[in-house]
Amino acid sequence: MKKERLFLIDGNSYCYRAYYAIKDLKNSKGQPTNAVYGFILMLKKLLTSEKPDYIGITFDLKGPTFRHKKFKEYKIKRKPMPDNLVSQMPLIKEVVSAYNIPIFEKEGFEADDILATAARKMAKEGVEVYIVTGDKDALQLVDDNIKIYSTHKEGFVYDRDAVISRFSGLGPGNMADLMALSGDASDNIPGVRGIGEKTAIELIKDFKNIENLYRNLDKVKSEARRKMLADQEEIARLSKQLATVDDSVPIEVELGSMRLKGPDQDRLVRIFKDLDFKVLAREAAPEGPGLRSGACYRTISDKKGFEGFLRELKKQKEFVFDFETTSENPLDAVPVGISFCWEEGKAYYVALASKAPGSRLQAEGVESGYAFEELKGIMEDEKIKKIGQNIKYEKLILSNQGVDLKGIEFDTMIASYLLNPSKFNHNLDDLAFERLDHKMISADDLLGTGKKRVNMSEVPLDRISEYSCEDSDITLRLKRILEKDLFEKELDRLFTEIELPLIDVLSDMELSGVKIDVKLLKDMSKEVTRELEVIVENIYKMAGTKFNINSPKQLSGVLFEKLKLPVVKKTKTGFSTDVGVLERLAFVHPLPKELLMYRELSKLKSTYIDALPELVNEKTGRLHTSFNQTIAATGRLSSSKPNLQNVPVKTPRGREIRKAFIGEKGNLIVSADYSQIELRILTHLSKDEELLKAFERGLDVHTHTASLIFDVDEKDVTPEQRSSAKTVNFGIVYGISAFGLSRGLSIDPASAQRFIDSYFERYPRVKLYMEDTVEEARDLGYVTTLFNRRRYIPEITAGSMREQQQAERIAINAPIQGSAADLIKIAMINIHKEMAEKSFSSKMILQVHDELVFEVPEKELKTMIKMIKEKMEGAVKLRVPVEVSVKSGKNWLEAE
DNA sequence: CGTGTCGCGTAC
DNA sequence: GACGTACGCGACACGG
Repeated sequence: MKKERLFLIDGNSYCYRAYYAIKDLKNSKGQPTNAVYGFILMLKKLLTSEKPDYIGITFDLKGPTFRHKKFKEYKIKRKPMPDNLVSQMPLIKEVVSAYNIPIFEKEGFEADDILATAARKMAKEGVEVYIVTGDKDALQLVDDNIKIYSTHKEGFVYDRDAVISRFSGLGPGNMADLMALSGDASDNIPGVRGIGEKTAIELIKDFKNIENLYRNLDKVKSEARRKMLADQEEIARLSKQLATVDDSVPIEVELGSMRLKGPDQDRLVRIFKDLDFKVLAREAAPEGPGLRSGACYRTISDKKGFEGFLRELKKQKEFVFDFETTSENPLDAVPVGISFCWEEGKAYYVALASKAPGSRLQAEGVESGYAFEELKGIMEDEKIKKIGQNIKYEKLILSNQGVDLKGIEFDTMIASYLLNPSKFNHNLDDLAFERLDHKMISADDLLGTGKKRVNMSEVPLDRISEYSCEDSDITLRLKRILEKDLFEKELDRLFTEIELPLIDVLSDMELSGVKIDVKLLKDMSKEVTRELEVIVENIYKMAGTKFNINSPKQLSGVLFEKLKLPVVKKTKTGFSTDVGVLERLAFVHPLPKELLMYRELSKLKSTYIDALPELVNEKTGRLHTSFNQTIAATGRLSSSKPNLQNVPVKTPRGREIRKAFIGEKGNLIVSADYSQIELRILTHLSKDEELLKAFERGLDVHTHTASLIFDVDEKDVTPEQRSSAKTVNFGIVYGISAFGLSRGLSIDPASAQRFIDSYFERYPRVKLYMEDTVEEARDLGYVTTLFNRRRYIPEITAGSMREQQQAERIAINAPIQGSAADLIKIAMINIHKEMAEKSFSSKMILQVHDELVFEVPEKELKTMIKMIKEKMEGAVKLRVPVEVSVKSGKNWLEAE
């Protein structure tokens, strides 16, 4: 029978390795977690690949050992453990303990010696001992029952033969003498300077050990070598003492205690969550139904059952519902089923069916058209409150079925976002695990992944029912928790008065979409293709070779190696070839200019001209973006698929694309944008007299700033001065730094600093406001907007110097950008409401942070322009006037 | 062949 | 290493 195996881990060796293997990892509170993470990965790997029968870990405790005393005598300094590793040691031990692995440590004794003691004791008890370490000195312990499992060589096992072959014939018994001569940097053993491993091996082969060597020093042939040995005899003898492990540490080691048992799962999950190790936490959590056990989920798949269900549903004042559909894109989605929940642990799944030929729905279920007819009254009843996770999606699905969802009372995704807008995502899965310790059935399990992934309509009824009911059930449970949190953090008004009403606005905007002149874009594409062909040929000619111009790597090769142009800037992975670099290189070579033209045109082509027509919806013939309400950390919206918030405007060629954004026949495009909204908000927040004055008098704020910082009359401000002042004004809003401004203005940081100084001298309250905001962020850990939107910035106290500075800029920018977002959201809600009340045919179609775009029938133009301006300017009363300019035209370009 | 990261560029 | 916030393209490296 095979011997059972004991793995004894050199904890400190493991920690160091983990610490250096993984860079820059910290949790949301700013604690470094790289070593803990690496340690866990290594431990897990060992457990799964080796499946030990027994396991134990040793650690060094701080405090002097006999080696320390020796070191002190010889003034050999041991490098202290890095602070960022020291702080992680307790966490690592906590993890080990949660794994139910015994820790061996003893003050005054090193891990090496404890390992030696434990290994030899346990070997006698008849187990095969593996010492897991990267340290060489453990090799001396190798014998028939003790082996070294090297972390250095990724699991390589040193038995006696391996040692002998590695050290050209020397065995474990020679290791201390070997190290005494050749030294070992990682173990901090000095050795004899001038003697390396090769020489040391020779010497030990000849003389066996250093005691014998020194007795017979005259027999060493090389004179130089003899001298070195003689001069450093003391060091050599000390090194041997240091390299010899002590196997008589008075420590209790008992085999039984090391028998591997499973971890304490709950404790492990708690620790992992705390460290933000999401994947590890999920893995560690117990499998099984969790909250579903004891839950009662029912499937409704016939008319009779549905009627009974409806009678119950109609009695409810509020409920959660959730669609299962065939697509994530609501405009293409066919509803497959709906789950409902109004009592925790109890949910219903209504399977939808269709007998229509060509339908993707299964035959079993409630006829889809009939179901929506019956549900319409409930869904459109404002007094019956609806709860959901990303309920905008359900609203869009319903809208496709001719149902206008009303009475939205809660959205768990948005609630989670308001509670921490910096959080990476607000998925139901993650919320459930974080807030309820519950592992949801994963969509990947349900649908499969990759090529084998199937559609919701292909999932067996019992499985989709349980999956969907769980979603609704969990959503309801989360709602109860999140609403409490919102209230406690005074986010409830922002939630109910701004974010929830905005759902209706955004879903209408997404449904409307925007009409695109596809023909115009196709023609542009042909034209641009022709131009690009010419440019590409020119580039190849100038470069003297064909290459992939889109590849920064290949381009670097051409520019900096083939043509030997000067390197201006580096990136993490090589030489930068960005606009700034190419513009500078254009002075010394004609190729960069051609590259700039190539870049501009190919960007326009790939990102807009060719991409936009692809996304035009077949049914509506229009382009429907998604407005994401829970992405931007400041409270802004974002737009995706496609992103219509970054359509070019700055360059003439780019602007052309806006010509393709048109209205239906008889409709105009109206664009309304806030003038200097962020600077006005800064003025409002800071109450700076000079800025207040400038806005009250209706001055051009950039010109005014220029006159102040350049100390000239406003009428004498040159365009260059105004432009510089504009850059400074932008910089201020972004949380200015001399470095950043210097780049923006292409000047040196010292001159940029002088601009900043004179800016603050002229606008002293702005400076004060910034200082106060940063201080508040340090005190509270977060900053807020006009409407109490929060952004947490833990790095402002926990981060490194660089991170703290970054955090300060975030602290300054977030309230300004975020308040502007609050403001335009309010305007959107008010305009939307007015359009509904007055039955306008006009549609709000786009939002671009400080701009709203509408499609307006000609006959509504005048009233709409007036209304839009009023509502936008009047959204919030600030200490400064709010100005909006409204323009109209056949297309977005004309309306700019 | 799909997925994640990087460099880059577009907007406000 | 770079003044804030986003999204998305093409290239490329990586892991099956």
